Amino acid sequence: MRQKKKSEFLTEVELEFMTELWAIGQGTVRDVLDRLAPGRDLAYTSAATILRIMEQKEFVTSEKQGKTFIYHPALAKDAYQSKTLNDLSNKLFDGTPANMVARLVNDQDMSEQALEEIRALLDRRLTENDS
Amino acid sequence: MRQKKKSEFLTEVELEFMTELWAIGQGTVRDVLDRLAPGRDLAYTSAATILRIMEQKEFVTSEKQGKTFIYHPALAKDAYQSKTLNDLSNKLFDGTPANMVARLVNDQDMSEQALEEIRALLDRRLTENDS
DNA sequence: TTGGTTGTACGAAAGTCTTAGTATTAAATG
DNA sequence: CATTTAATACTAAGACTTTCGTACAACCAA
Repeated sequence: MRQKKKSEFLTEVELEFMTELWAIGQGTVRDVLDRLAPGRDLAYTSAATILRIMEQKEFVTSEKQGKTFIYHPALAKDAYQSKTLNDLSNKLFDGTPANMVARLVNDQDMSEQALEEIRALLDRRLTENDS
Repeated sequence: MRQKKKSEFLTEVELEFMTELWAIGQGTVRDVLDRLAPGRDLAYTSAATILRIMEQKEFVTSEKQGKTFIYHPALAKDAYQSKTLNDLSNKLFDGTPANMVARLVNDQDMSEQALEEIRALLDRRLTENDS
């Protein structure tokens, strides 16, 4: 017997849509569709289907205004970022987030300023814990 | 006309397999199968199929020894980690890897030691650049 | 030699994902 | 009111993923 699976993660296209919803806070099918990348040529009905499925999966909620649905993220971007990083850390970095940071800091070309900001963040974090 | 897609990313199960290949350097179907998590109950033929597909996708190469294939990763773990982080940064962190580190440092319950290691890493990185 | 063991090759079933068409309903406009 | 417009509901096709069974070949032991 096959499990329901119910992955708590967004698929590729769902993330694309959710990113726009996060950006605008809420929106209709039309709103989201209009914000997709220029080259992206997606039928209106496809977009509607995707949002309907996202509601089934409880990634968004909807509220009807007149005959139109307005969709809201049911999950904050922050929270989803954390969940995703946690998953990635477990699956590809031996469950050690520090490994992830190491790889990031070594590979991505982060500006010196970005690096310093992060260090400041760490300092703050470490002194908090010392209290 | 549909594109070939050829996603350069491993699927869930492929990552599971690749993780073991990375750990042991190389191995047969049996080697990998034996290393999977205890609860994981996968038929030998399934494992063989997965590795064969991974070879088609060029994630691994194989070399025949007697009647048995020995599989080798065609992609270093480091490189795959980088690729994955880069992709995630673009899709979920506005293309700003520093956002990713910030979220990690704020959310995950990293030990104080881990945090200090990361700070040390940053210090090293920053002084390098100063030279 | 003959049968059991171990391996590869192939095919297929079931599930999910992505996309879009058709049908229907509601709103707006002349 | 009649017709065009815009939205939702449903269905389905095609691709990919995951899993395993069947068929077949090679090897080894009694």
